[in-house]
Amino acid sequence: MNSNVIVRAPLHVQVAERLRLLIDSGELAPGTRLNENELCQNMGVSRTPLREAIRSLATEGLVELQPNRGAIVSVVSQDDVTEILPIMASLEGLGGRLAAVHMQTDQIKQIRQIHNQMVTHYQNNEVTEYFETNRLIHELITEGSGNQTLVDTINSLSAKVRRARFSAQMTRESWAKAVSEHEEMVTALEARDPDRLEVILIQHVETKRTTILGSLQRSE
Amino acid sequence: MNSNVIVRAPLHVQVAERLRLLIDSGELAPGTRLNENELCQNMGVSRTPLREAIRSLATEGLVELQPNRGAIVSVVSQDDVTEILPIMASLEGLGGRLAAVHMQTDQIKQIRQIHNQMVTHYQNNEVTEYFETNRLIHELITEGSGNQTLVDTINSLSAKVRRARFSAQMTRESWAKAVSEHEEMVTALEARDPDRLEVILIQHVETKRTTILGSLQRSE
DNA sequence: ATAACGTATTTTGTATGCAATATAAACCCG
DNA sequence: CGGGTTTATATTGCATACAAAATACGTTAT
Repeated sequence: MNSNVIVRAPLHVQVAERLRLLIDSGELAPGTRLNENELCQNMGVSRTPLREAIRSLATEGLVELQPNRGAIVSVVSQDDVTEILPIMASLEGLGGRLAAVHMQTDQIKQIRQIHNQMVTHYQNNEVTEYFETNRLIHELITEGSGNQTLVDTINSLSAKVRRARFSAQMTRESWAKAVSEHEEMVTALEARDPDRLEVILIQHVETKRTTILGSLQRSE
Repeated sequence: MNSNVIVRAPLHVQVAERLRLLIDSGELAPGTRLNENELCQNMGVSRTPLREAIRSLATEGLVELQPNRGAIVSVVSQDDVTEILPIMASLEGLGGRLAAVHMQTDQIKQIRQIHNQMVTHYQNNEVTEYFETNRLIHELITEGSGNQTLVDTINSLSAKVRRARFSAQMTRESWAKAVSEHEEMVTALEARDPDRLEVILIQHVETKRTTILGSLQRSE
């Protein structure tokens, strides 16, 4: 009786993960055609699991299927982002409201710590580290809702917005605003004030929206 | 130059649609194992497109993959529904808020008509027709938001709740409440009052939640 | 030179075949 | 007769092979 069974994930799942990574990192840029033979050779798998993976990514919305012409990495347009952000706002707001009630006190303390780190990164102008801690805080709050479906839904939307990669184009002003909103967020969380936290989170996404649209304006 | 090209959907897409129908109708009940050979013979296709379709449904969450053991129709638990409903509330609320601003006046008139039909079905105790018109109204309002991502997100969540099929267990009382809330909904829409419509929609889903949980209690 | 046509090549879509894993059945031994 | 082991069968996973469609290319005619 051996319970140390090695359950390696099916190939198509591994391939899907790898593709997701390639798309997320920008190595496969939006609009790129996915050539099956090429990818097969590259990954050392046959076309069957590769195609199954591509179908999965298609239902996730990461790639777009063109009948008889294969798949391309889906392009996230400005309109898409404009559609997604209000939804994220609602959902993050809901997540916060639930988190304010459900989270353990020590979890909230942990968020305060990470928040302090984030502020330091802001002061030191460490952009990458700032975004990473920022993302982590949002993730922890959402997870603090205790609602896994909510987490999944937000993640899938968030992935698309992130893929548009505007974030780097933050102005000093909007950055400061974002940080001060985060301060309010953590305070509301510590006070376990669901209504307040919800309002702040919704406002926070609104700030993000103007930032993104602003940077889109400038880059046109 | 012939523009009347017949673009028949790829097989795996057709198969996915058919499977979705079978699952939605309950013909493939939750927990059922999907036997590939059986389904292939049934549908007259080979295993390749069938498997691709199954992978798609898996990422949609309609089926669950069990490595080396195929796929089963995913079961929607009470916990799942408890998780999903608050999300639906937020999203339908958002949809209503946007619809109150974006919808054309004649579209609102159409909703009023359908609403009147729904009330008639309620009075005549025509359950099936009631649910159908009810669903249609919610769908039209959501679509009236003009936010396709929102529509898709709500639909995918809604499908899961519907699959749990509790709805038939409505009490006379909760049914009456639902109808009166619908009356308020249409009124708020005609008044183009986004805040009010949002509140009503959120409240409406809350009513649904208690109805469902109530019927779950009784059926245990 | 360029536009249009037809052919060659590439690429995707589907079917089939083989290997690996899981399930079911038969068998043996206590 | 029952528990456990072996053997057989069925089912999934992956790879390959063939068919159909799309793209690329070259040729011809204007």
